[in-house]
Amino acid sequence: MPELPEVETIRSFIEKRVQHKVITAIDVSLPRLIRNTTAENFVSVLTGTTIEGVSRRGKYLFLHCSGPSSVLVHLRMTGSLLYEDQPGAFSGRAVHVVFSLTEGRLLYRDIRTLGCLWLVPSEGPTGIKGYDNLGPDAISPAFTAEGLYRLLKETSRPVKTVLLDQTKVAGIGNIYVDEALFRAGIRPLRRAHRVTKKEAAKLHEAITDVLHEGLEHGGTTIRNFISGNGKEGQNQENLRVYGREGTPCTVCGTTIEYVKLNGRGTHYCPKCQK
DNA sequence: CCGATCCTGATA
DNA sequence: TATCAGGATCGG
Repeated sequence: MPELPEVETIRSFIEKRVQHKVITAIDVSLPRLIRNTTAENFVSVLTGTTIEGVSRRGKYLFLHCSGPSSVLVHLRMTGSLLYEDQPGAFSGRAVHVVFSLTEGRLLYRDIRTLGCLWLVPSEGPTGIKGYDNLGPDAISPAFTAEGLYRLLKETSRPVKTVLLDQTKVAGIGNIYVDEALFRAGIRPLRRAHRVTKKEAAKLHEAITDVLHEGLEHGGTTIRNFISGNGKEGQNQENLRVYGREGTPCTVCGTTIEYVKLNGRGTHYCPKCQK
């Protein structure tokens, strides 16, 4: 579910509230979510450490703990991290891991339970392939128009497929990719190496814009996304193609089309996008 | 490259 | 009852 803007919305909310607090206890009610060690080991290694900060790369969150081990989290489709002052504010369904802090609690909630938590070294490579192999973060200075043009040039895969490849650029997901391609006037199925340098520059700007707009509006809530405080995002009001199949394009009035690409729903305007 | 897979829940 | 869903990985 969450893409870069949703994950960053969660990160900034929870970091302020969990930073410098000690983990006094951890309750894991769904052990299979801990992917690379036992729940017992996860709990014993982390209990008593202090959360020094929360960082994000792509769609991953990293809880930096004071000991040699820290926590890596991927929310996948329906995961969320929530902070509550009072026990019970979010208790109930779909809360699978609870970090009790010196003050308040950090909850991992996940309806479809596709998300994962890993116990990783606090410094250096994590050993988690998906994380260690991430491309430049899509809102960092490391992601440039020139870099985008170069990585599009090297493949004939559809441009949308490349943008969703987290090893090429990290953080873009199915909603924002369709929105960015619409703004850049490029069809999702266009072969990547057919994108011109000028179009790549426009696409880079479109990606930057849609992600920052998503952030400014607290993320996009279509179904399940809630931030660290349980609030929904507002960016769904700004979507121009995602979920709008069968309705008129806001620019030209042509009916928005829907196709499947790599199993993902794909939305575009057949007139505005070439 | 495509589809199946991990899951639950909402909607058609 | 079937299909679809913000993701990522795996095997054929």
